[in-house]
This record gives sequence, C-alpha cells and structure tokens, in this order.
Amino acid sequence: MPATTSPTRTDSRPDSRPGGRSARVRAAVHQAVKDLLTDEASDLLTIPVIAARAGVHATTVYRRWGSVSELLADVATSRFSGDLVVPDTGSLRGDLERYAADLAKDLSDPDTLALVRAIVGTGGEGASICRGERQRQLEAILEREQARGSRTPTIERAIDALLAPLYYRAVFTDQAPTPEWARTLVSHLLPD
Amino acid sequence: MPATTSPTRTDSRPDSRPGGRSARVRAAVHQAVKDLLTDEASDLLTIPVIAARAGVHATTVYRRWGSVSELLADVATSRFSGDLVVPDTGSLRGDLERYAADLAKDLSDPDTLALVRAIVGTGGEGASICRGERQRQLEAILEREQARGSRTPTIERAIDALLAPLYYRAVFTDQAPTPEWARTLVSHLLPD
DNA sequence: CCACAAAAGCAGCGATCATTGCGATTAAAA
DNA sequence: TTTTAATCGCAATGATCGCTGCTTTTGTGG
Repeated sequence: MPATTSPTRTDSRPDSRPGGRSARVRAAVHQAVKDLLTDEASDLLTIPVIAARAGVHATTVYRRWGSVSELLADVATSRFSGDLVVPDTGSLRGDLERYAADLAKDLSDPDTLALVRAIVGTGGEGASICRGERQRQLEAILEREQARGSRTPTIERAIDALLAPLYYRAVFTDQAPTPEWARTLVSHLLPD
Repeated sequence: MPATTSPTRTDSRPDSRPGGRSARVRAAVHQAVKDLLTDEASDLLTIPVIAARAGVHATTVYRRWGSVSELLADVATSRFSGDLVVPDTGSLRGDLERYAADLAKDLSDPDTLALVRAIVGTGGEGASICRGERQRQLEAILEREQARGSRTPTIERAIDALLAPLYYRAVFTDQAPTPEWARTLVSHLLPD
C-alpha cells in the first residue's frame, strides 16, 4: 500500500518516453518544492516532506541532491533560465522599459519571490543564480545599443538603477513591483 | 561535568547587577547566533546548537524565543537599532553622502550580511526589520531639508536610488559595497 | 531574614531527520 | 533477447530536534 501521500503531478501515464522516470521524478520534486515554498513554513521545507509531497521516496532525493540547499539551487536554476526574453523594440528606452516591466511582473509572482528569499537564506553564492541571467540580459541590451553607435549608461549604473530597486522592493518590502513603476525607473536612468 | 561547550562571552563575574542573569543569557545567546551565522552552515542554526554554543540550556531558549525565526528577529532588532546616526552636515548632499557611506560600511560587515540573509530566508515580514530603521532615517534627512524650504527627491525615489543598490549589492552579489561607491549613488540621485 | 515569583537547569519523551545496505525496476546497450 | 549500469523503492538505524513536567537557583520585595 502506498504509505506516502499522492503526488501533485497530474501526469500519470505509465513511464513512457518523454524524459523517462528520472525526469519525471525531477519534475515532481521541483513542483513539490515550489508548492511547499508558498506554505510559509520554512522549517517544513525538509527532504522527507518534499519527497512525500512529490510522491517519491526520501532516499531518492537524498541521493540526487544531497541537501535542501542544492535542491533549491537546482530549482532556481531551472526557474531563472530562459523564461524571460530580451526585447527588441528598436530603441534603448523601449527595450529597457519592456524588460523592466517583464522583470517586475516576474518578481511579483509569490512563488518566485518565495524561491528567491529561500535561496538567499541558504547562504551566499547561490543568490547569484537569481540575478546572473538577468544581469547578462541587461548587458546584452546595452551592448546592442552600443553596437548601434550610441552611448549608454554603464552596466553597473543600469544594475543600480533597475535591477537593484526591482529586487529590493520584491525581497525587502511587502509591496509587489508593478510594471508601471518599473518603467519610471528607466526614465530616471536615461537622460530626458 | 560540563557536557556543553564553553560560552563565548569573556565576562564571567558571578551574576551581579548590570542586567542580571536574564540579560546575560540573552547576550550570550545573541552572540552565539551571530557566531553561528558566519559559519556558513545554515542547517546548523538550530536551537540546541545555539544553546550549547551560548553555554545555556536549550530549554531556556525554547521558552524565551520559541523558534529560530523569532530569535533571529530579536537579534536583528537589536542589531539594526541605534547603531547608525543621522548625520547633520548642513547640506542635503553632505548628509546623504555621509549616511550612504556609513550604511555601506555597515552592510559590508560579513556578520551583518549573514544576519540579513538569514532573516530574509525565514519568510518575509521579518525582512522589514533590516530596512525599517534605515528608511525612517533616510526620511528624516529628506524632511529636515524640506523644512529648510528646499525641494528634495521623494522618499520613494531616494529608496530606489540609495537603499536598494546598497542592499542589492550586499545581498545578491559577492562584492561588498564600498563607501566611495555609495557616494556615487548620491551624485546620481541629486541633480548636478 | 524570609517569602515569593521569575528564570534557568535537568532529564526524558516522542517525532522527525539524515544516512546506509539491499533488492527491484527501469532504460539503454550488446 | 539478454545484459548491464543507473535509478529508485524499501526498511532499519543512529542522531538530532522540539517540547514538557519538575526541581533548583536567582533576585526582589516585604
């Protein structure tokens, strides 16, 4: 008899090709972590609890990830890769406004926010997982504009003026960043 | 025989007035939390371990604080209250530069940084402990300048331009914020 | 000096966690 | 089809954690 609780996944086909068992386990565990992160009980985010929620044995999680920190890092890597697109509106201002608005919408998601906070809490080096991709994308926007022959703010300045307020407001305050507010950040960064 | 490890405190006088036993226990526990926070093992930050390091019985910690989250909140409240002074240089620019530099130096301390990260990781509402006092102090600087009849940036704008980059750089990157860089933030906030 | 309330020490309990051998299942190679 | 290595399920173990009655110590006021 299945002593563990039922998994969250709705996909219950009998282990066919797309990914194999290993990939299904990984998806179920990732989903369980995301679910538990919103439950507002950080001490419940433990391997046995995660495994039970994923319908997987704790041993499997221990062997594949080892610790909650590494598991969180894995979830964050998946979450923060390839989900945001570098816009191309033709103008630097347009690109930045679009990108800042997208990022604000992304960071206003409670699940994403909980993940960021949990990652920050696990120590330090893992925190760059949540910002590395975004910094690179911002850099790409600036470099493309420079390739057009225009002068742009430095990447450092852009980080201070855009990324920093977005992450600060999301992580340290209880007001979610809105796309409209994000656009005002761009207007302060770029000279009128 | 004393099974627990020796406390960190150097003060070993036999329970005289200045604070009483209760206050000494509190100080020892706070110090133990700060010590353990730098040890880079977030899963070791547990009540029995904290109590042992403080030379105090775990029961005492459980009764006084209840959970690690509340204990962290208490440590943070002590740490972030009254340690920074609102400067008064006569000019808004001078005040902001001084305050930003002080805050940068404060946030570059590894112990403080570890505390901030741990607080963020415990859930959300506690994160405002690390920024509430600073926001109020920044507000005080702006309001004093307004009382002099001068126009100033809004508090929201000052947060985005000063507090946000400082906290972002400290928490999300591995480069500690320097006072010099903090002053450049002010130069970007105030019109030349 | 004595009494009393608050705080801390103590021992022990149940529950949970992390980890490890071992067998079973799966997916891919031969 | 058979083989083979990787992955996962299972059960058990030792360790740790969170918590709770009970006693002892502390410090304060009568």
